Amino acid sequence: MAKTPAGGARPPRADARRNQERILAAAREAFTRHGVDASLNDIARRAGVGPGTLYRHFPTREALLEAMLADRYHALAGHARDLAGTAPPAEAVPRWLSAFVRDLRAFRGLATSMKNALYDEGSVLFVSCKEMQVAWDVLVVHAQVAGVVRQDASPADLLRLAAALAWATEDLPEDTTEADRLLDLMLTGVMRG
Amino acid sequence: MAKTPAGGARPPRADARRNQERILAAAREAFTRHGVDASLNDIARRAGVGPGTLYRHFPTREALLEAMLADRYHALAGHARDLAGTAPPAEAVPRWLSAFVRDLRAFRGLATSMKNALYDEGSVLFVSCKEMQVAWDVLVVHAQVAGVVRQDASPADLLRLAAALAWATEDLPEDTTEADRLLDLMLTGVMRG
DNA sequence: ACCTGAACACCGTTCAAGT
DNA sequence: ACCTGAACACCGTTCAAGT
Repeated sequence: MAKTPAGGARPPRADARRNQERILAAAREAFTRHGVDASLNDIARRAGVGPGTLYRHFPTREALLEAMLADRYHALAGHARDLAGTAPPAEAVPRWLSAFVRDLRAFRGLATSMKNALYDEGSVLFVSCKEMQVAWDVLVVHAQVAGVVRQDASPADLLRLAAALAWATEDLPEDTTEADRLLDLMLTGVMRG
Repeated sequence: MAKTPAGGARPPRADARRNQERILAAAREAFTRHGVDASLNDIARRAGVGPGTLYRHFPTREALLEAMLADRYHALAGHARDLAGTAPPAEAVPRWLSAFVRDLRAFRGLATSMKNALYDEGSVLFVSCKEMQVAWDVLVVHAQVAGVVRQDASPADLLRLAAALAWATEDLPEDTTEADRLLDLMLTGVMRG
């Protein structure tokens, strides 16, 4: 029994754990430099492992991405809950969306991965950011009840529009304010009258 | 002199002209089916030519795309001029943007090509849609003078936002109305008060 | 249990050789 | 003047062979 604990995964072998960490570090650097379409063979090479080892730990590119982003999504969920408790909805919604867009601009192509996830509930990435989605839903519904967000703009709509803004600005310098300017256009509306 | 007319290109050889047409037809089908990242080798194969012949006629993927889209951009330019003369700005702007988004949804990945073009004035695609951009500029400025479009929303902003909507909806069925719904959110604004 | 790395079927792109 | 197609350096992915 001590050797096969019911329902529990054995602790990973030391070399496996080390490889996993090295792969993640190499992937983070490659994605930052070349975007989420960076070569997986190259990542394995730089991590000092064979391609098979990378695939053993992360069966798909999306799984690799998810492992790198789980923390961020968890933090965004916390941020949404904080804002719900401390800021008026009219401020909370734009502020959270701005943070979400900023995070989606971390790697080129990340907005596209997020879009795919938002349209596919079975995807690893969708599941991974579910906590965030729930917290965001609450925040938006509050804002709708308060009358500051249109009823026909769903929380998912806003996530998709934010992803679209991240996509539109993903090749601009990291410190650009263009994303926030376009976000303002979108939230307050382009047309008058 | 008759054999080397000053400044004029000789009429293309018959086989060259035929190959060009076959390549364009194959590319149109491949882009429709697989998106703008479709395999160029495969397109050459289906057109019945060697890869070198494809590259001779279209040195880059963008050049191939441009040849397929030039007509469409010309038509969109005409559409913008028509609307400027016949419809009130408050209707003309949303109607043209809707048509632009529809065209950008013709192939998967086309919105991304357009985004790249809009940020690179030297690109083949940027030059190719210049007539369209000029006509659109006129339409938007009219709308701004009439007070129906914000002064701080430039014509280029609106093209980028429209491309972003096409990107956000590019994997949805061709006949979806989702793009128009999101366009309305963007134009009239998500937030109230 | 985990890792290695050769192997496979692709890809974009080039360029010598043909006609 | 134009075309061919082999060739090069990649890519993602798999899997037999090792330890």
